[in-house]
Amino acid sequence: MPNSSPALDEVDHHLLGLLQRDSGRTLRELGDIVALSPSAVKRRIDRYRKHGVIARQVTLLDPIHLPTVLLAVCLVTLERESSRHQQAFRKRLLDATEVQQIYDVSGDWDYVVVLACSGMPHHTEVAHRLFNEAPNVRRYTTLFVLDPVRTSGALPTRAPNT
Amino acid sequence: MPNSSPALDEVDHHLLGLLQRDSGRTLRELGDIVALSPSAVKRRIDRYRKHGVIARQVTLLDPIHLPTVLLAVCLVTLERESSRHQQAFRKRLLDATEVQQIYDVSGDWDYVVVLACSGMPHHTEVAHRLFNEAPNVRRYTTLFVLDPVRTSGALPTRAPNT
DNA sequence: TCTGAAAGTTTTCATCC
DNA sequence: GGATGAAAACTTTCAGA
Repeated sequence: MPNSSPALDEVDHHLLGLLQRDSGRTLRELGDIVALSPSAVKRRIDRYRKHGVIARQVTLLDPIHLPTVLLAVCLVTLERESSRHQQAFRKRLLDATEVQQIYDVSGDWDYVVVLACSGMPHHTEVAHRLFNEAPNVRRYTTLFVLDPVRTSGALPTRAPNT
Repeated sequence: MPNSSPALDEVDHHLLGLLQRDSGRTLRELGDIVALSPSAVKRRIDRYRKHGVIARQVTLLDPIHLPTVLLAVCLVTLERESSRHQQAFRKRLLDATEVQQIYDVSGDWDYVVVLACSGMPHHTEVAHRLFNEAPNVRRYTTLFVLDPVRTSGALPTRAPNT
C-alpha cells in the first residue's frame, strides 16, 4: 500500500514541475529558483521519493536519432474481462521490453499499448506474440507512428485553479 | 539539421539502456557496470548529448500518487491533411501543457494524443478547446485511462539481433 | 580513447533556529 | 520545516600512454 502523501504546498508544485521538465539541475539551482537553501530543497525531494510521488529519474532518448526505432500504438479489446485473463494479458505485456506504455482504458477499446521495436520484422514478431497468440484478445488494430511529435510530458500535480 | 550519429558500440548500447532505466547512477557506478573509468563514461555520455541521441533527463512522477490526475487517450482524425492545417493542429497541441504525448499515426486515425488533466472538468475544457473548437477535426474519440499500467519505457538503441 | 590524479562542485549531514 | 557550514562524494578536466 502506497504511503498517503501529505498535502503539497506551492513550493512543492513548483519543484515537481521543474523536476519533471529537467532533472539535471543542482540543488543550488533549484533552491535559487524556489528561494530555498539547497538542503531544504533536498529534504523536500527526499520526501517525494519516500512517499512515492517521484517514481524515478530517467534519460529520454530522441527517437529521431534512433532511425531503426519503429513506434506503434496498438488498440486492443479482450475476449473476456475476467480478472484472471486480464492479469495474464498484463503480465505478458509487462514482461516484454518492447512495451513502452500500457493504459487500461474505458470506451471503444480495453487497452492502449505503445510498442517500440527495431524495425518491422521485430514489430511483427512482437505483435504476433503479444496479441495473436494471446488466448483472450478479441481484436486489435495497429496505428504505426509516422512522427512522434511529442513523446513525454509532465503530469499536473494539482487541480488547475488551485 | 541533426548530427548524423556515429555507430554505437556494445558499451554504448549498454550505457544507453542503463541511462534510460535510471539516470541517477554516478559515473563511477556506470563505469563499474560497463568496465570503464568514470572519465571514459563521461566522454561517451557527452557524445550522446552532443549528437542529440539523449534528448533530456527528467523525473517521472507516479500517477497513482497524484489522485487528481485524469489521463485520457484521444484518437483524432482531421478533416483535411493539408500541411497548413496539420501544422495549426499540431501547434495547438504543442502549446497545451496538458498534452503529454502526440503521435502522428497511419491507420484508422491520424493522431493519438495523451492528455493529463486535473479532473474531469479540466479534461472537458481541454478536449473542447483542442478538438471541438479546432476547424479541421473530423472526428475524435476519448478513451479514459482507468489504470496507467505502465507509463514509460526504454527505446531500443539497435536492431534486436545485433 | 583510455586511465589516473588534481581541481572544482555538489551532495550530505550535523547542528542550531 | 528551514538555514548554515564542514566533510564526503561526485564531476570535470587534463596530462600521459
